[in-house]
Amino acid sequence: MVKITFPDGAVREYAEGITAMEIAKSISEGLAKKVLAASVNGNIWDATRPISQDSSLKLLTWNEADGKYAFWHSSAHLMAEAVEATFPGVKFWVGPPVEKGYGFYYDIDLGDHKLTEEDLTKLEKKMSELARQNNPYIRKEISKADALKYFTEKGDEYKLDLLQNLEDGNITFYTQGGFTDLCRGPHVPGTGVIKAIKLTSIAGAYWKGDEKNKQLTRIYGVTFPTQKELDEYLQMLEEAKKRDHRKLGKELGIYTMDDDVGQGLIMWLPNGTVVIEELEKLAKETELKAGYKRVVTPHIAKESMYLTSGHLPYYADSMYPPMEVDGEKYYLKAMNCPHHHKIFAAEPKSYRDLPYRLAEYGTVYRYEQSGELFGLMRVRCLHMNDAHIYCTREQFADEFRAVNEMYQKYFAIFGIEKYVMRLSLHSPDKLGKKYVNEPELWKETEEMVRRVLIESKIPYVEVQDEAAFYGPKIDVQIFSVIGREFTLATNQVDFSQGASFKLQYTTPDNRTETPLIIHRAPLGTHERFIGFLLEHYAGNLPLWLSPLQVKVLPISDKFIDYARMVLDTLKNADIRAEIDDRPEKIGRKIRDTEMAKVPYMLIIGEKEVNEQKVSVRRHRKGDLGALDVQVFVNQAVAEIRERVSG
RNA sequence: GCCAGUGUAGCUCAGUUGGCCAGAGCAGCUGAUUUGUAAUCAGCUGGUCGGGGGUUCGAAUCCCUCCACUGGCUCCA
Repeated sequence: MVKITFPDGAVREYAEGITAMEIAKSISEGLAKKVLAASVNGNIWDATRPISQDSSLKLLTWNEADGKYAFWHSSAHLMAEAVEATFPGVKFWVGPPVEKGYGFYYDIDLGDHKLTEEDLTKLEKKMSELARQNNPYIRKEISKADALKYFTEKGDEYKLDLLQNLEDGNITFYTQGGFTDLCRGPHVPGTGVIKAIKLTSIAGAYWKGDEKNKQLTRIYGVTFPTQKELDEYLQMLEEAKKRDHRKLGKELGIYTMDDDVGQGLIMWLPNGTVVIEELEKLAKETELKAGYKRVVTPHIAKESMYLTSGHLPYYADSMYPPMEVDGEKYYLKAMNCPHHHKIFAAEPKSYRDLPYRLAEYGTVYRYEQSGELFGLMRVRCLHMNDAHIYCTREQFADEFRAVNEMYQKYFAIFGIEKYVMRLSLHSPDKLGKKYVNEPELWKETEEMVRRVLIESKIPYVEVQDEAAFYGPKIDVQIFSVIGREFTLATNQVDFSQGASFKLQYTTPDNRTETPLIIHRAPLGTHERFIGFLLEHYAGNLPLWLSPLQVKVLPISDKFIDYARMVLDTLKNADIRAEIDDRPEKIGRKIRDTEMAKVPYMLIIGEKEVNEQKVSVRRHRKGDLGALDVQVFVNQAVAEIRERVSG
């Protein structure tokens, strides 16, 4: 007998070799139908796998993330079965659930066959057919020799490659219907639970994620236990598209692009420019208070500077090719730091000048691969909320902490809550290649940064091999509405460029030292930040950021004179306001203004003129009643000044 | 850069077994309407069907090529 402990603490005894599925059935048939997998002593298992010792047990259904994981993992096998049945002789790499998000994929070598959209429809049908057969997923432990034999006979070199890294005695096969795969599982009990199937896209994916390798065909799909859930999922995708920054950016007149201008080159329209200027105002106010000095630097520089900075060997692929002028090569700048270092070096510095903080909304150009460009989030000309802080080792922790506090302050203003702080570390095996070869400095500065994060009690995750070439960094990761991850903001340590540029300051005991440098961009770039904000606010920008803040809506032209007076009052209070003097009905004017997402509407008719008031309507909230003009102006000005969010 | 898909008016989209001057709604313009919290009515304007080349008596529709965008891969603020 084995003792099974349930999540509620109850303990029951069962015959040795009982399965989670049998236990579920003993509780209720209804429950058993929902069980997808089981957590046995914290390990995720097949519900049909025998339990041979005392265990804690949690039954996993669609409601648990691990249940979904098994469901989609099994769906990938089902898709593979359909692919193999349809295109015999294909070879399989791996087919996991999508890491963050919904569904699964499988990377497949289809030989000469080019997969089309029609094939997807065919495969969906085949999958449904196989699912209806409700074939069990059968787990089998297999020796490495037998596994090698199986895939050698099948001629699947990808699976043989996988097997090489696996230890004998630790290898399992799963078979459902006519398809057998090397897999550690777990899987759902049978294909019958997969009721709703949608294959979503075809993509190329380099084998092992290395662009030097062959590109396999990746098929993405998503499945659900019911058609209703699939429909809801597709509906959700439609909703997400509505708040895509590319759609909103067009609708709200934020930015445009043009074939003649070039890929990834954003032109900010008047509305977008207002948002930019408000963000810069915020940055300038904040940085002034924090002791930064502002500078302006050119957009190009000679090759020699980027050789000094060390960017050219590490970063050349991401820079526009140089132009030749007077026999010299000039590069469009891809970063502002070298220019700032030159400003630091322009005059001798003493320890009394430190920390020396230089800020610039710098325009930089990056030659991103064409396939990587994405709306405002990934572009080739960007405007960075950049600054460089030159400080002593003793000052470093305080400076780094102050930058983190600046982030927190900004994020509070924008109501940004969903993000991941990532401590990005180097990878020791890439020293001298991707990272400057200073093992000791890496160790020291990574520890410094980690300590600041711990002391500040900021939750974070550590990630290897994501550092800048000159030092570790903290990245703020956010997700676009379609689920793509981006670094919104960054705070970087640089222990390398100070020496490269021979930057020095005089110490109190009259020696010379090289400063540490902090690169920071808490508001990231205008492009990515505004792209993010549009999605974050679903286009409903807070009053202070709104290109048009107030629209005055006279009910008929009898009241236009008074409405124009109100408009002047608003403008004199530095409120961005317009009047809708078209001969339209008020319902129409309100509708148009609501759709333009203008925060406030002031409606003016006979009553308002007589009482010298305005009727206030708030976007998405409706009628707020009548107010004295001056009272409204005072409220609006306060809302703008305090940068009230939402 | 690679794999796949898409590209028709300012916007959203019809039009593909190749065939009369390429359509609709919204927007815009003109006129009428003078209006109380999400669409007043009528008329009109507007398109090298992404660019170029080819097949054909005839191409938005078929083929080639280039460009851009979209979904991924690689890469990154």
